[in-house]
Amino acid sequence: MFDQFRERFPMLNHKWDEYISYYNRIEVPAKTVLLKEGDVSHKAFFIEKGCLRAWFNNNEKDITFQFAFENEILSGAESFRKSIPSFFTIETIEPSVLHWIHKKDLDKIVEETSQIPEMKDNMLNAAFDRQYHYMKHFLSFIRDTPEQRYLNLIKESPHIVRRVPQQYIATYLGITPVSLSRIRNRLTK
Amino acid sequence: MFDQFRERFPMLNHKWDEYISYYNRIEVPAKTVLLKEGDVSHKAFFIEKGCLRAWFNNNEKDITFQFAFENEILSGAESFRKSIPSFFTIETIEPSVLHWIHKKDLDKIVEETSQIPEMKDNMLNAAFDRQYHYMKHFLSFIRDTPEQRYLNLIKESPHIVRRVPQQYIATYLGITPVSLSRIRNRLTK
DNA sequence: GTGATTTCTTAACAAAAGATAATTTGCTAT
DNA sequence: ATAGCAAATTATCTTTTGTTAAGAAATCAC
Repeated sequence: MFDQFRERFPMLNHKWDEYISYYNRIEVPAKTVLLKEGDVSHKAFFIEKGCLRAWFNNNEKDITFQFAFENEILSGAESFRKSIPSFFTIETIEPSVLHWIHKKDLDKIVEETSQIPEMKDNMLNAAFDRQYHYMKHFLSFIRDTPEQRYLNLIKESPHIVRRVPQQYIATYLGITPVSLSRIRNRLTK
Repeated sequence: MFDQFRERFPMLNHKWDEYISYYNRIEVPAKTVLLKEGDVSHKAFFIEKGCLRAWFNNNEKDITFQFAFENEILSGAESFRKSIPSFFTIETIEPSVLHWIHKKDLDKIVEETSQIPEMKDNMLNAAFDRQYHYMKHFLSFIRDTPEQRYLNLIKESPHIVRRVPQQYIATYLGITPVSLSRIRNRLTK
């Protein structure tokens, strides 16, 4: 875990063991709620094994807008960053092995490591990349039909199509599960 | 211009005059192309007066995905940051007064001011905020019907509805101009 | 102001999506 | 293995959008 960071920032090597000790390993079954809509997010989750989804309630139906898999980190985003209520829920899709860290510990690490300018550059680049990712994702909604979006997803993120139940994929694509089923039916012909 | 920066970072006061001298004031008519799809973006534009749109070609039709108004800055984004070809065009909607700066000059300013940690924090926060903005915008595409998106736009960004021609707003909402006209018609009843 | 051009609206039809409900398939726990 | 439950498919009907084309309204240039 965190090997890529050790390599990139060897000057912090003596500190990494301390930092890693802040993380708590947990094993949870599928459909476990890790953050509830309306609560303040205090934890960030690193996924060792399994997958998660972020969703929010809209007219009594849930809409999934993000998935996360192995080696990815998921938190309450704005809720985690600013300690405000989260507008979405985080839940496991598969039984998962996670490592969570408390915000106050992560803040301490960020505080200490920010002495190193490369660390901030690193965060800045990550922020830009995420921004670009959202932009591209958003553009596909303007540009493509639901059918094209589904075909894109198969091509660009086959792991999502493989591992995530269809109903979640449907709302992720901005359509109903019934409509996605029809699209799939059309495509086989 | 840049008064908010002067106030926030007074320690750079003696440098601001130099920095501002890098900016070039231009007045351009409506429908002026400032960056062409496929070209590398070397300039960032600060808008003193007027408004711009960013659009890309999709099946012989143009799709607008961003607007910018007074006191906002617009550049080729990834194209500007990484010196790669831009996938979109930047064009004036109204006759505009702009101040552009060359990337190499801006890089120099960023380089110098990054000695100040607050400056980087500032950029990091701005990046997070922009990311959040894209996310919210993207979520409205998953969550809302085109009609609701239009109503949202009237409520959240009335200046866009007021100043931007309808055909651009239509593609910004992910629908055809004909469909937006029908929605407007429906709403008056 | 007037003619020309662009933008917006309206109409007609085809294609696709939403809603609801019934049926089938697949998974889980015992 | 099978009963029970959740997920996916299919069917029917309504609503909305896309497409194309024609007409009305607004804007621009001279």
